Amino acid sequence: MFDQDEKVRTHLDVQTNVQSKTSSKLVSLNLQTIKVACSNCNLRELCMPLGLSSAELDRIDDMVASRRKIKRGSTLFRNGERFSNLYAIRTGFFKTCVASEDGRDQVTGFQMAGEIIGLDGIVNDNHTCDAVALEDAEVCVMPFDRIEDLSREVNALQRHVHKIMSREIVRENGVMLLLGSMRAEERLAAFLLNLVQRLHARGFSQSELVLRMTREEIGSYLGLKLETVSRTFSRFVEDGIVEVKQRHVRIIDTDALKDIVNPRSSH
Amino acid sequence: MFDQDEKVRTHLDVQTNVQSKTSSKLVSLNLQTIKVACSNCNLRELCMPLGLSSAELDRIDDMVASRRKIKRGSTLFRNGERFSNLYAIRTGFFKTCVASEDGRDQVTGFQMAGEIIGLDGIVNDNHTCDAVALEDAEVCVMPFDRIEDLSREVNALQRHVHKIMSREIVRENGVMLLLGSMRAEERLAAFLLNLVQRLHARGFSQSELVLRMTREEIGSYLGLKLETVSRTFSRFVEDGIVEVKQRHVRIIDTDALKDIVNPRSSH
DNA sequence: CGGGACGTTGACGGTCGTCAAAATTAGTGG
DNA sequence: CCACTAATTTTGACGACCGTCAACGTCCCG
Repeated sequence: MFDQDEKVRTHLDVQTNVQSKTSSKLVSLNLQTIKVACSNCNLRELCMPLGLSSAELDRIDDMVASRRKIKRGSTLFRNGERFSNLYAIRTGFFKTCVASEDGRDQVTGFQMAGEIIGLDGIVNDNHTCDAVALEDAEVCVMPFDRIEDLSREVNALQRHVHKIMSREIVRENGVMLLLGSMRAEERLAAFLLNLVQRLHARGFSQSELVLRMTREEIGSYLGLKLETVSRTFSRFVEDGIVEVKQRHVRIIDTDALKDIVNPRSSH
Repeated sequence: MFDQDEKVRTHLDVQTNVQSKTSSKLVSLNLQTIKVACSNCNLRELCMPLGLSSAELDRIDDMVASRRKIKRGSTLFRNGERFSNLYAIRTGFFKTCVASEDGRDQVTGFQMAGEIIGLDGIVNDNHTCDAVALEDAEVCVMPFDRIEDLSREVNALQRHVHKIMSREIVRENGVMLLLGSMRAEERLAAFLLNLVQRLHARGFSQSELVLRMTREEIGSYLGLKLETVSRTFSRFVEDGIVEVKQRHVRIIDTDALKDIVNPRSSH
């Protein structure tokens, strides 16, 4: 199915490791447990404001209290746990999900390196969703008190915090549009385009990706059953839009995907 | 259908006017255009932090630059417009909606007195949704720059802004759960319970409400077609759970509604 | 090599969308 | 205040899309 499977695999394996670049670089520069420091983190442009003075950068470094490793399958935080930190994802991949009292649950998002999670906990000082690592991960732990203290003094940080929360609101608006008014094909196409776009912003391929989540998790996020996700993938393959080999996906025809999401633009 | 239709109507008409209490009170205290002031606004506990010193309260008053009246059917802001203010709803009722490029649109929320809208605009300095008044409304205009300035100095305000944004994120998580995993009856039941709960928090009935939006708008919010909304209402009426007369709704059996949303808690 | 998690595919049924028509209400202008 | 038109709502018939149930296939990891 893939022309050169090995090549794809290796390429994709590199993709998965934003961190392999990061941490190995750091380790080679210094030794072992390097001082936690945003100022020399190469994800900085993703999770921190731009254009800080070096004095401000020094202060920002204090924001990260520690790092924490999360093994695949375990949770960073859980619904009901006390909120005290936001987390910046250094490496790895997460899902967040909420549950109704009767057990149904809903994946509310997938998060990757450079993204911030934990914002749900601010309102009631309690987390209202679970954050589960879909692969071994590492996060920067940022006590929210410190963030608030610092953002009173560093305007750019204050603005940045506001933007991050607003971005999440806008993202969720988009998901609501998807869940409320799109059909299965449109949902999956939008999902793939969104994932690949975010990966591309992190330096990866525009056309190849490795799904870190199961069909069931994709389905939950998209409001579909796993069988429907699987079938829709198969249809895309039949139509020559993508190639799928388990969790490895290669997008053959990006425009076709865009047309599916947005029928009008088929000029 | 309603035992005493007139009584219901008058009661409900009172409901619609959070402002009739508010503004008439102010007008009777002073005259005409009273100085914009949160400190003596009776919605303060809804949109402002609690436990401010009187010095802080004075400063908070500066946050509201002006008020603005919006006629039913017209927009407070629109997708693409430049963002510069948040708005606190004083009176009236809004919907916010996003649109995909091919014209489909999705209601992302309904907002009532004391709630804040405009948060979507912060990320890109542009609004990404429309806010439409569903009845004649009045809002407090709060320039976001001022909010940021003030919240650097008034800790309680800073915290409050964060909580408001987080609350919106959590709310949208709930809507995603609804859209992703509930059936029509469950969605409508959850919708009614949510509305009546928010109205109750504003001093209105726990069992009666007037819908400010059309069936189509309800449907858009819930990811259903208007016919399905109408049919589901009819089924609730058949089952004796609610009484419906156009947009007037009386909830007869709250527990039944809760059971529909959350089947597990049946008994 | 074997077990378990994950993914695919088929057959069938239910929920909800679509189309259509009629009823009721709201809004407008005379 | 009434008449008239537009908008909204209700209801029915039918069909499509997706969920359910089931069986089988594949991959991963000990």
